[in-house]
Amino acid sequence: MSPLQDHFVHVQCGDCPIRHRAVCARCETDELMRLEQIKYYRSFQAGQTIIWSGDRMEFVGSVVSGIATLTQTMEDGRRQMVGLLLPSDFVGRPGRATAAFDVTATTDLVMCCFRKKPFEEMMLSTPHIAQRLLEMTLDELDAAREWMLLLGRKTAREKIASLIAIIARRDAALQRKRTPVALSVDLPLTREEMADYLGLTLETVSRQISALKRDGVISLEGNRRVMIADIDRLMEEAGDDSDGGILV
Amino acid sequence: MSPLQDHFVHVQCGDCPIRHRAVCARCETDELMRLEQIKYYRSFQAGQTIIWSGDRMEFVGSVVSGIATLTQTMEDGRRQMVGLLLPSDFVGRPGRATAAFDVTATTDLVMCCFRKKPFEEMMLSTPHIAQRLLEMTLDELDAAREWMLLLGRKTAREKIASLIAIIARRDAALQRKRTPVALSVDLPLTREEMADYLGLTLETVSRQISALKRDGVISLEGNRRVMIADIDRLMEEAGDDSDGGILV
DNA sequence: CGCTTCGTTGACTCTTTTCAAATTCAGTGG
DNA sequence: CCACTGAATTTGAAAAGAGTCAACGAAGCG
Repeated sequence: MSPLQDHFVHVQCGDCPIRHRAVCARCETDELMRLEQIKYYRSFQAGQTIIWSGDRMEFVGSVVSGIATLTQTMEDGRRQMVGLLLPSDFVGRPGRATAAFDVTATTDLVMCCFRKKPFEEMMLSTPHIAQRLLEMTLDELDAAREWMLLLGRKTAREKIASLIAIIARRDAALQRKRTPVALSVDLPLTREEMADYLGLTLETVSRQISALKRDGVISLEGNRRVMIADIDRLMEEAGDDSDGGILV
Repeated sequence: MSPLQDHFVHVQCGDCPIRHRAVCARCETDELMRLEQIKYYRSFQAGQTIIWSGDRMEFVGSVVSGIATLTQTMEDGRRQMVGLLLPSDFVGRPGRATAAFDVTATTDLVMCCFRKKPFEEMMLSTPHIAQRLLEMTLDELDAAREWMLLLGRKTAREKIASLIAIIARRDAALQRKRTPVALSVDLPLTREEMADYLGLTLETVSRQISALKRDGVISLEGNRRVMIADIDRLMEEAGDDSDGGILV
């Protein structure tokens, strides 16, 4: 279909931007060489669905660039985002035949893919991969549990403040900047996607963003860029007891 | 303190009721023997806190009998359950020094514990343990994501119906009964604990249970035992598209 | 320039929460 | 066995927060 569907040039793992955070992070040179042989790149356009829930999973892989979401939809159309995948995040579930959630590219996106079978075999022979995957999965589980607190107990205002803080933290982590957190953050999501992340309607998202702006906690530069006026205030509004401690 | 604090008699792993579901499920006889040497039992009374969020984690382990919860609490007291641990479920996070959530026994409970350090070392030398732990963690992550849909998008009535269905499924799984699902289920939680699970208040929980009863979807036998009048109806009320398919 | 998508705002509705009181239940000691 | 006590649960009435429906404005694109 689109030119973006075509496979990308093959990048050497050593030069890969996510080399030290992805599932391959702990691999030695020789292990990397074996991965190199079974990997391939795939690109997706913004809006394109990567995997449908219920589909047979042919591959697993890592997000190299761009952003993807994991979502669940009820028959009547209510939708909840259950994962936000940034570069280095892993997609797929070794040991399961079909996908449990929809995976969608929300921006143009490049994935480093492995056919599922060879990857599973390699996991058995390469403890470094399984170890790293376990570590990443445990981290995701912790993140999911924080997210559950947000969904179950936070007010709309706290949800918005939390989302901004989460995104600020995550992309500070990605850029390996240990700076307390950027003063301005790009929201990679539409209002509707934020609503799906937060368990709100898009109208409520819009209203609460306006309210935080009105109250001087943030300011906007266009619709997508948020300037964080007062980071401590934002953390306070987010209602997290874990103080503004940096990162993941 | 209490007599229950004392260590239990040492049960042979071969006779352990959770032998085939817990983190040791894939272990061979010799691997089991090594686990046997480092394990010890601990008992907790109903209501007792097993681990406080932020505490140094000295041990990890499996729930052998009884029920525990993972919860998060905000400064102002709002509380969200983020894990419900039944027999065979794993407690603790290898590779992390401090606990991220409170773990509490909601019934009298027995755990099979391993000091964290020896267990971590054993994970490195015993792929079967790491493999099983990865599998269990991925399952928990999937469960957490279903839970997120519940918290973010379901109505109070759907939440209650879902909870009853989830508990029915989980203890059918535990008893290895492949029967479609018991006709009656014991709710191992108080109304308040259910509320913390579902992101509701206890009053709303009570009201919705009454409503389901009034509408003939369930009936109660005492406060804790639910008779499921019509399982298909219950699944429908729960709003899950995944049809009443059995188990985990 | 018109079209479509995205975002904001307003008015009103409705579900769930909050606050308060009544009721049931389980365990204790008489 | 029964009355008593405190915890758990149910129920009611009022309030609040978020949702729904609808209109309007802004930005990107052919």
